[in-house]
Amino acid sequence: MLSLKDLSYLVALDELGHFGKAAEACHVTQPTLSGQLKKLESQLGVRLIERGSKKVILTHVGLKIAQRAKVMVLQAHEMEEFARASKAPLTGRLKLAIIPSLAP
Amino acid sequence: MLSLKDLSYLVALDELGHFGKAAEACHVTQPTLSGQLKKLESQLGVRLIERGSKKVILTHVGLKIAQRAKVMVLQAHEMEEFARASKAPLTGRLKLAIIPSLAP
DNA sequence: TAAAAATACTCCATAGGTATTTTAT
DNA sequence: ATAAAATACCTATGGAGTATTTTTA
Repeated sequence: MLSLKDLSYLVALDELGHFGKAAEACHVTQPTLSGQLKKLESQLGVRLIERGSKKVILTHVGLKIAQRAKVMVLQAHEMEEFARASKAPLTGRLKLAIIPSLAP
Repeated sequence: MLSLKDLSYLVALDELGHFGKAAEACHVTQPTLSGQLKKLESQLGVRLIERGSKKVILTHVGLKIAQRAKVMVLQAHEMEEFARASKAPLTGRLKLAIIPSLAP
């Protein structure tokens, strides 16, 4: 099954255009990111990255997949945020109450 | 990071209302599904399943999360489908040609 | 030749399984 | 009493790291 983590690697590569930088941004090493993207390509059965060119560039399908991936990764973050928010419904109010220096 | 597989377990449980059936639908065993959902709850920091009731029922947040999860799992399938379609652009046409019984 | 990506391998964290116990009808 | 979920424990797959070897600009 597709992994959100792998999809986030593709998004990072698309945005940074560099395996090393993308890996750093994802807090993994370059070989790890490289290997997982290779796995993703085989899972989807399509080439995502254009090899043998001067710059790291995604294929046409690669770009489309990256777009969709970006949406899904964002939704995952929103889900986490939603869960966090549902835990502490009074946070907004409390913030006003627990900062003494704000009281006139 | 959240896993699409775990999210699909939650969707299955929501739809089938039964750990065993959900596990079967996901091609895993009941303890595996049970354990992964427990992990998901700890990742999100919220209780997703109402325990100690007569029927398997999701909490309020659990239902909301399951809704979002369903969308994301669907998008993953659409992504796979998109990749498949981009490999064989003539599939649609061919389908009409290879089913003899549909010809009047 | 100097950088960046790909390979080769090693390791270990954890997803998943089997066996069993606990908990609710 | 019985079906279903939780727990305990074990195994093995694969995600991630280090070291090294291609590439290509």
